[in-house]
Amino acid sequence: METQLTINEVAARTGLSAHTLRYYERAGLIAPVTRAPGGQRRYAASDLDWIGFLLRLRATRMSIGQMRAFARLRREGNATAPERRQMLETHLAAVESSIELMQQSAKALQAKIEHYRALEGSAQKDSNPDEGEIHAYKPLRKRTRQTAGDRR
Amino acid sequence: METQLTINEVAARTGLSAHTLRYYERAGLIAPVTRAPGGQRRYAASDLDWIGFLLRLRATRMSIGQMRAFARLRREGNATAPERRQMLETHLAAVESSIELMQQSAKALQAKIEHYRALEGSAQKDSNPDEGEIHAYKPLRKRTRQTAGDRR
DNA sequence: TCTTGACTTGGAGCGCACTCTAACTTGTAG
DNA sequence: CTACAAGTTAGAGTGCGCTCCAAGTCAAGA
Repeated sequence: METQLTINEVAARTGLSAHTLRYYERAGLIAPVTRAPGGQRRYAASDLDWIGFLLRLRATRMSIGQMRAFARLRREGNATAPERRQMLETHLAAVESSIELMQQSAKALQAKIEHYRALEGSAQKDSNPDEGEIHAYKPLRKRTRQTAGDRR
Repeated sequence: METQLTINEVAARTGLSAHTLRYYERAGLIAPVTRAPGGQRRYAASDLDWIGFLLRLRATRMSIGQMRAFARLRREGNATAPERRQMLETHLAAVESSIELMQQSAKALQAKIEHYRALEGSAQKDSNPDEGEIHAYKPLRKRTRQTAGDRR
């Protein structure tokens, strides 16, 4: 009944590499996994659940350091639940504002795309300030070592 | 009329450091900025617009490499507009799916927080599998160099 | 003239999150 | 017994996006 997956099976299921799974364990994100007689890791279903949760944290860009802190609290037992909740709340607030920023930026990109579409629709014009201005850019000269003298 | 800002003024307005502004120029994200007689950078309003756009790309996690490619196309003139539009469309699609993933994950975190709240509401119980399981973790032993022999 | 402060450069260094290497052990099949 | 696949470890290496440093230039003020 204990599912007992090998590291490569877990890798396949989670999308993490075996390397990364070992790294997460070393880093303290995953508690030492039970071993087969030969020393090989055998992951239980509960390990998979936890890894799934870590993947949520990663998807929301929580740092390894913070995940480690969270994992440590979890290992310390239920008494730390309030602290963990606090961590998640703080993190979630950051995530939500980051999502909002991304959405605003995505909207701006969408507008820019529309702008390009309009531009293409009306044949090619030769002078268009586009974003900011293009016109007068020199060919991006290679910045030829010089210390004032030929400069001013 | 040309606004002519110094690097530190631009840093203040954009939130980037002067270091980073120079780095972006070296990296080809920003075309060589016009210089005051002494060699100091003087940014025009159009530079600020472009930097603003770069910040949108950064906020949506476009890599420096891709931004450089986009900036290069832009310097090549209006003929590259379709290619740039294509880049933005591809990027935007990735951004939107990444936003969706973040939202799903945020929702899962929110659920976890509710779970903690419920848990706290009902005093402290001593056995709760929480996420995955806690129970049988050993004190995270220090993994004492050994090559089979004391192992099996 | 001397100092101060804001800038310049090339290049080194840093923190993060992996990613890989080398050498080794173990279990299974032929 | 041999060969091979699949795992193990400590530690080195990588790519990214900055971030900082040392040494120098320049303009303005005392």
